[in-house]
Amino acid sequence: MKKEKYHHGFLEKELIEKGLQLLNSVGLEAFSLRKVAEMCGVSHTAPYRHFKNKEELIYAITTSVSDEFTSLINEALAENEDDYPKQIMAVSNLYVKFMVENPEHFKFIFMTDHHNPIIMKNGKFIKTDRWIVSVFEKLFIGLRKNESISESSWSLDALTIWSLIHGFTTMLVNNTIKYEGDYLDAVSLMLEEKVKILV
Amino acid sequence: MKKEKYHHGFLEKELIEKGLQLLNSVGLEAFSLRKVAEMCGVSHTAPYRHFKNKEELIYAITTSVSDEFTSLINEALAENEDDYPKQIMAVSNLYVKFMVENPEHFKFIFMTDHHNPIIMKNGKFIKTDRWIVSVFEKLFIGLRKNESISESSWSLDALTIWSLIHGFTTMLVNNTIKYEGDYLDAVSLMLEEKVKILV
DNA sequence: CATACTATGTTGACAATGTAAACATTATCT
DNA sequence: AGATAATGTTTACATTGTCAACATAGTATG
Repeated sequence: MKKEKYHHGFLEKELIEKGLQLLNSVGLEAFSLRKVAEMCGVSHTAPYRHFKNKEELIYAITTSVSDEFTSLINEALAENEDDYPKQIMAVSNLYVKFMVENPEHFKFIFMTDHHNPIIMKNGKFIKTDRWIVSVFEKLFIGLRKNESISESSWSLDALTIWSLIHGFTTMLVNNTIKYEGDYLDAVSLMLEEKVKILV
Repeated sequence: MKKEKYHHGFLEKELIEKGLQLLNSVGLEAFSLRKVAEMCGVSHTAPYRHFKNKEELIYAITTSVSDEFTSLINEALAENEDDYPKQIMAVSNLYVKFMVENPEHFKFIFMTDHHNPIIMKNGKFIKTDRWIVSVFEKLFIGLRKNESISESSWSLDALTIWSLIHGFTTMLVNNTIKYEGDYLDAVSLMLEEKVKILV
């Protein structure tokens, strides 16, 4: 009742959608190109017309998820405009929460080897075209705007806060530690003094 | 010239050794049971006499690597006995260095989903039998011994420091950021104030 | 020592998977 | 309308994890 069209029409988009769906249900290890193809009702090699190989599809899914995350970050920033400490706290909370609630997304975003790392040189960040940079920049825009802080000083603070948040997130997602109670409380507590001093 | 014995003798140990070797050369994704078997000069199903499946072999390798890491930690602690701030710095440096220099080990130790997470409840750590706990305990033994600090307070500090170190490590290993220069300098800078205050 | 049992290896088979090549169908552009 | 590019399909193959059936060697028990 379905094979009405030889050409699918939106296969590329559907591969990404269904791919993400599959990921979330079976995990990265059991993810398979053929299954995604089946979910889209096409032959198992059809995806090769849109993606060079499995890795490329995964990369496309990563990008899609990253965009979603970026939107959320922007919202959080907008809701706390001009209150930099609040922004840092809000984005940090969002960072942890999003990844904990979407562990497969997390793996996509961070576990896969990435091409353009953020570069830190002589204590300062150097812009690259990587997606994460935009998140990072927004997160610490408050630090940068405080002109009483030198660039290499706020860069170090930024690195510290980000490392802290990222580490806590990673350990929660990978089940290295289990935090009983609201893990966002822990985030607040850990950041509190640092943020207070900073801005 | 090799097939002298039907029974290998040390197959279990050699599977772990050669497995680790393979890991380090081709990475976790391309790791295959059959290749490991071949490297040991046995048939492709021989490993099944020693490990239930691929995952079990990987787990065994993890354990082996973890032990190696633990030994190094113990050394670092011994070298700085009774100087708790120095211990924390030394172990932190070791933590980052070991993982950056052995990225595949890192993936084994932390990326694979783990069974017994460290549990943090009501601001305190609860002991489980997981390997990482012993590292963790040693790392923060100095904090615990300082009786002017309450348990939930040093627990939070411990969580903060560990998150920071782990996050920085993770980002370096996954190429999320690239630190030009000696990344251990960054570790020192980030921890400096925290450690100074603490102990 | 002979026999049975257990541990350890091997062969052969199978299904799932990624991917390439050859071919089919449809869209698009002149 | 006919050529060309885009998009799908079928077939084929190599790798892989895993199972079942069988082979061999060590060990224990009579």
